[in-house]
Amino acid sequence: MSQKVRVRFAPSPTGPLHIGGVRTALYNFLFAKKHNGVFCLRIEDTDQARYVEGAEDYIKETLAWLGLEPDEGPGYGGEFGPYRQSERKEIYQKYAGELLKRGKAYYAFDTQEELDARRKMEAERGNHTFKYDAYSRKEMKNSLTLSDEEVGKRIAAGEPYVIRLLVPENDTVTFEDLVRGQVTFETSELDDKVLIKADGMPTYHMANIIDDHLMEISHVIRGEEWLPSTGHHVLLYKAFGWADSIPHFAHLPLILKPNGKGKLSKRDGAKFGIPVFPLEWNGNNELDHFPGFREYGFLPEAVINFLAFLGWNPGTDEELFTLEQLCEVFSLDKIHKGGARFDFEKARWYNHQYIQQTDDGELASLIRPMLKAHGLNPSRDFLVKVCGLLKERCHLLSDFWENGAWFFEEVKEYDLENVKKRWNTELKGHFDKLIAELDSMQSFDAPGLESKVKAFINENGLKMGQVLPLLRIALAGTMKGPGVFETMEVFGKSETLARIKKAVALFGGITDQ
RNA sequence: GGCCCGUUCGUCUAGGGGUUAGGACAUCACUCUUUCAAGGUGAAGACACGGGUUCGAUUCCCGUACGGGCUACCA
Repeated sequence: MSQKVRVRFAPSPTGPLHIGGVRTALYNFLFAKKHNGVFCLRIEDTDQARYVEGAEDYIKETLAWLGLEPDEGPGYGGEFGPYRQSERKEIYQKYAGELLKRGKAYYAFDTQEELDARRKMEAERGNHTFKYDAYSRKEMKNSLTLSDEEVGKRIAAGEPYVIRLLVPENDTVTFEDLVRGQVTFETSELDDKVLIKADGMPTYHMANIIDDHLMEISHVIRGEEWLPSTGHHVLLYKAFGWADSIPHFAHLPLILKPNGKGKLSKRDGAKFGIPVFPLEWNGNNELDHFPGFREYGFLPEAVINFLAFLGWNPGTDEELFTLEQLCEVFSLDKIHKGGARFDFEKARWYNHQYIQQTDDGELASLIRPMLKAHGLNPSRDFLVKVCGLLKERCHLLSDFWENGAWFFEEVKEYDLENVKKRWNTELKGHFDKLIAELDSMQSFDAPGLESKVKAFINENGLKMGQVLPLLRIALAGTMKGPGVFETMEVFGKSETLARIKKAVALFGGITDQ
């Protein structure tokens, strides 16, 4: 690639960043890094009606959490700013004037109401849906049908107008998509897109082309929903006389709902019980509140890895890649063409893998806020050890609490069904004796405990199954969990004995009933 | 409706004119084990359909079906 690689992630700040958008950001980032290029963030806030306070910060926070820091963008520096489209209004106006002068665009005075009425009428006739195009523009109110004098008068009078692209008749637009190959559109199918809205702001199509050109974007990597309007975009580049520097396009497959019916959307989070946003979002009202991958207990590394493989793969059997490794192996030609369903189980599996790879100390730090929320504040040393014992059975960070709350607070509920099955009064004496023996131990480490308890079982003619399960329930309340001896070691002698004594007393009461 | 894009195990996918169609998740079995996991071993499981082209098509071409996207003064 002789040309300097410059890519951009251009979200619209209309709410929390969708997970599909995050993947687009990731692919842009990976492509930039792979080719020693530049990754820009551009905020596409041309629609003031849909603008949402806090959305831009949310986007930046997401990129920071995932390690996808932009090289250029609002607040990140760069020579091509401003990077917020709302701050570039004059630029678009200037270029719109240029297009008008070249005869590639025209003024249109049809109001929204008039257009709606026209569409409705056409629909009722059962004909094709109305398009503002080469045929219909001849009967609309615009600078093509009105005299120059009339147009001048209307503008001078302050009548609202839009500027539309004059799509050439009977032409063919073709471009090479890096993912899909050649894509072709007939201009007769394309409508005269609005370029500048009545409020003076540009539409996506206008702002996008000008900014990509001015910011010297080499590759446009975006979602498949943009494929149908790419014909207009190519037309625009040509209208500006920028045909020689049209960027390369790569349209990404969509991320579909878990059931495959349509693209993943905001509401699917609650519907399927899955996260669809990277981070928690708190909007203005109670309904506008969503947890994110982070709040579900995902590690950023896992989210990156999972997302990278949704629609792409390196062509080998390896599936675990760090961001750095992805930067090296990523390539656009390995992007799959078909949409990919969101598979939450796979996401959980990735997270499980990364939890295993994370060291116990770091896990302890990640877990602590959750414990604090429960009013608990265990010692660092204890917490680190517990993380070590628990991590191989945790898929999400929240599982540390789900599976191991009993480590941090007293047992809330004993598995009485199993106690009833296993406990008998005869065992009481054995347990009292065992408690005394444990109490006499000098050190309290897992191997020592294991040989001690096993010897005790043998000496007293007992079986492992008679003692160990009850010991486990005494300590944890449940049959599930890490090794009994490791657990005892982590608890230490006094806590271990306290728990066993309390449980033994309780078990006696149960079977007496 | 129109336009554009797509279609390999349930899911994510590899592959590509001649393969026992490979891997991963999930599922099941066995194993390990004091439990639950993890690990190990194994099982089951796919080329949407119909025509071509070809000695041969899952692979190339054309249709059909199905799915998705777009069809705003939203992005």
